[in-house]
Amino acid sequence: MNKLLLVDGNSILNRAFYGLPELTTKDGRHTNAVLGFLNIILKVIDEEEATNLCVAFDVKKKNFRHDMYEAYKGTRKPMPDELREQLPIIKEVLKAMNVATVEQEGYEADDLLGTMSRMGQAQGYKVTVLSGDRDLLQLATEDILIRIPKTKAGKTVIENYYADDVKTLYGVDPITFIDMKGLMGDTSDNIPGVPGVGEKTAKKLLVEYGSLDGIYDSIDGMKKSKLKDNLCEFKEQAYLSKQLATIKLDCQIDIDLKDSAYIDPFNTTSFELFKELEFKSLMNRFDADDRANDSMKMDVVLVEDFDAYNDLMQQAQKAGLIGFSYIEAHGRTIGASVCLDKEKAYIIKFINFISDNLFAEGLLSLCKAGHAMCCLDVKSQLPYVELCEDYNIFDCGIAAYLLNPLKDKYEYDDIADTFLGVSVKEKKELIGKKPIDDSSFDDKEIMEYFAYLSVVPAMAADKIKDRLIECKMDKLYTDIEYPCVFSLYDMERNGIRVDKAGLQVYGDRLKDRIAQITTEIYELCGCEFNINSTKQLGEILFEKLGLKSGKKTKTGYSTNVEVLEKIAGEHPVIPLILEYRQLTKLNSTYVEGLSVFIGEDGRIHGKFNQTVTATGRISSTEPNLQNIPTRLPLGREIRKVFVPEDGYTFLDADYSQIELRVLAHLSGDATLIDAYNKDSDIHAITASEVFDVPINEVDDLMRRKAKAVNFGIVYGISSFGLGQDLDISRKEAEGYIQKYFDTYGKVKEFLDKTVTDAKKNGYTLTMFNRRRPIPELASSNFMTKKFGERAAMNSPVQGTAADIIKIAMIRVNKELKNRKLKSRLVLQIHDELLVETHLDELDEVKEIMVSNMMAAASLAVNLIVDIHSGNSWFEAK
DNA sequence: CGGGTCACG
DNA sequence: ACGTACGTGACCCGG
Repeated sequence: MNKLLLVDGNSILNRAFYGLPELTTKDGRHTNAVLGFLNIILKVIDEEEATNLCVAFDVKKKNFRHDMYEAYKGTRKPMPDELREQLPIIKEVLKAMNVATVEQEGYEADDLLGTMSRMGQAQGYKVTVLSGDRDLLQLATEDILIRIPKTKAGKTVIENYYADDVKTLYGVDPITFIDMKGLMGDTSDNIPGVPGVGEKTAKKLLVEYGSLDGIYDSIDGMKKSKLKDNLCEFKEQAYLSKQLATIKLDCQIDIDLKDSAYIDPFNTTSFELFKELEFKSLMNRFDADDRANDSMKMDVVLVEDFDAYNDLMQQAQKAGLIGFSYIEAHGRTIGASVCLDKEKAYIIKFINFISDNLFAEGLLSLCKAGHAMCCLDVKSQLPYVELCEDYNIFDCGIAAYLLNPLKDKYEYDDIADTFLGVSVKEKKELIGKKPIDDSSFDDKEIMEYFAYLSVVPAMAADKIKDRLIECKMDKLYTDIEYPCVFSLYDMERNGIRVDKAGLQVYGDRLKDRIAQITTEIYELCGCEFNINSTKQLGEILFEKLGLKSGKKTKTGYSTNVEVLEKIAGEHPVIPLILEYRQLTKLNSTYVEGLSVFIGEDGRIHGKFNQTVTATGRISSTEPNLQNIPTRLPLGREIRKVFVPEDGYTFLDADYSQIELRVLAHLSGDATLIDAYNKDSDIHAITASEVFDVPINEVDDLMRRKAKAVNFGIVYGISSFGLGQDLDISRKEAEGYIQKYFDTYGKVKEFLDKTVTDAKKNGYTLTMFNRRRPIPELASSNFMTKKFGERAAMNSPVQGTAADIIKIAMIRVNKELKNRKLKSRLVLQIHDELLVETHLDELDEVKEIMVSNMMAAASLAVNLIVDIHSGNSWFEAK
């Protein structure tokens, strides 16, 4: 039996649009609705094994039927531009996929679907209708299935309705469902219905009287009530509403269902279109042959004998740009990939005569000769070959990050896609679960992967360089980002010493207390449960113990500190829960979490990532060494186990309020600049201005508030956010902000201009021309756009501060190395550098740190550095 | 694997 | 009408 799937085009497209986050092609066309649409219908086609498919669209505006009721039209929200522009795209996509579509002047999609569903059934099809609109439920019969996709906990589930299911859910059969809508109305569809009648009343009436006619036949016998009055008064409106809600089943449609056969949707035309629309996830639906035609034609040569290797290295000397990458297996190298010219890759297999050392020497001599080289992630190559920042090596990954810091990765397939416009198979697809070892050189797919490692950077490097120059980021790349690679590598290699035994003792202390309070919590709550489970905790606190919940969160009660602190006095268990939270956090994240990273050398060698943040900051992982506790005394104790090696001490230097100083510079606000140059307490000065009192009369509370305002400004202030932070009314917060901007007028001008420029350009810039694209600014969603505005205000400030500390870090590290000092850089925490300093070098290193940090940038205000020494990180901070 | 929570700047 | 401060990462729970 042939199966016909009828799709409500506008409604599914609409659902997909609001269900998926913003998605655009490289040239800025929105595609989220189209992609979501395809995902939904393909899922259903697969499930239904549909043989026939037809998508119905409204012509231009929706609801011709509703135009009959002039008084109620026109309140429908206009379609956002981001969705409107996707209508022609989905139609083009469907055409390319040979999918039948129907739209007809004078009819809504609903009417076309209704009519076709009956046509289909009459012609012997098994009919399914797919729509996001519950109105369509009236089309359900014993044989015709209505399917409605729903988002449940982030996942799309599809609800199925035959006539019986409609009856089960709504208590009325599909035909009566129309009467129900006539009574209830539907504001989103401009159907008025009868005032005062909602779902429950409508259902009750229809169960009792069977239909709208039935109700009015019996109306005289009803006892007097407001409901009866309304029914009488709005009788005409009820019938009109029913008429509006009725989907037509007898439209004159010029379609032959035979033309709806679903045949060959994944063809060369749709392939090209999907490629253009960047629908990567759908590409695997096309034949491997199609994709092969599109993939990069590579020539892969295995080099495994000495003569071939020598030939290669000879040729390399005459080559233009050389792309290279080591091939590693379990932390050691088993070979290398080299590209000297376009799509030709040489895969070197390291064997006795061709050792990794020999290759490293070869690479180094090419570098030393000033040869142009490139690769994807220079830092990952450094364990195997001693490259240095003086060589002419271009890091495509770092550069691609500068051009768009919002991507989640910068691997060869992403680079190929962005800069070469070709899609190449990603690592996972080529390798899967196969291990990388000596036998990999015999595996065609793994060899393809090896080849991309050098071919993609070699082919993309010049294009990426050109883009950097176009965007005026070449200097940022050369002076900051590229040298930064080597500083981060040094830090990773240096690592930081951790007193493992000390950490254990601290952990035991925590665990004792945790065990103690766990018992107490169980006793106070009268039962045992998992305190870590917010779900269980919420039920115990707010249901069993009946405490006031601050509701919140989509999954249940919120139990965060803010909520708990508000009710801390209400029940003795609350303070214990807060303490439990604090202790278990310290134990699991810091004691247990850190100890697994302590290496055989007694040090933690964390990773410092350069291509993660949107603003240009460094991120730290495995473990995160940038969020070691400091704010609370107990947590801060952990810093006592971060210790220097014998004969060394720590020097910790941090910038004083670098972000506010950057703001003073960028805005050029004379009042703020003067305040800083007077070298006084900026929060007190702000308080004095905002609260209009002499500086010596500023009290602690005023200072605290002013400090919050200063922070708020840097974060892209909102009165709500500030109010939240200070626990004051939105109105009061508004007043502070107003006063702040009255005082520092240029700051307001700067923030406004930043947002305006960002809206115009699509990105913000730091002092060193680092870009941060903010696509949210183009959103039609209010919240999303507001978020974009705050991000726009924050990015130049946070970003410029990030640039400055990078410069300082590079210079300090370089100076330590140039002077051949034993002291070494071990951590960077956004505005802070930690150097493990040899006791003999203390004064010299202190001078190096302070002078380089202060001189890293020349601003309208001084950069102030606080520096301390100590025999642990705890002491030095 | 996403959401909630919490550690840092 | 919308429902928040900016930037990160790790751990835990529960589907």
